[in-house]
Amino acid sequence: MESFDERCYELLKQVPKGKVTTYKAIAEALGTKAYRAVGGAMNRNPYAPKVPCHRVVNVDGSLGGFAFGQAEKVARLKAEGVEVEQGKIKAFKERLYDAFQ
DNA sequence: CGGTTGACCAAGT
DNA sequence: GACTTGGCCAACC
Repeated sequence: MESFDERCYELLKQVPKGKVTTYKAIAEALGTKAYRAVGGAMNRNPYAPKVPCHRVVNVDGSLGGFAFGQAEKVARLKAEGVEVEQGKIKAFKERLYDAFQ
């Protein structure tokens, strides 16, 4: 039985490059409402390069937090082609991915 | 095992 | 538009 955290990572790995998802989407995909627990899993994320934690944002398209600082999060997103402005994802709805299997 | 904390969310002020 | 409040639930001490 995988822990709650590991299931978050598995879902996150399904998010294609250039797209983003939300803490809520992940929690709901796991059948729970522990939005904050999802963020906690990312914060303690032991799979730093493997799991694309930077592709997870708030439900309104704002960046949310990041263990290495928001600036780093923006840089990584931009490196994947995701444009960010004023702490929010541009064309958020178009880049949003929540079709988890 | 109880209380605190948190990379959240929604609604109210 | 910014700030406060209440609620949710897993991890941590």
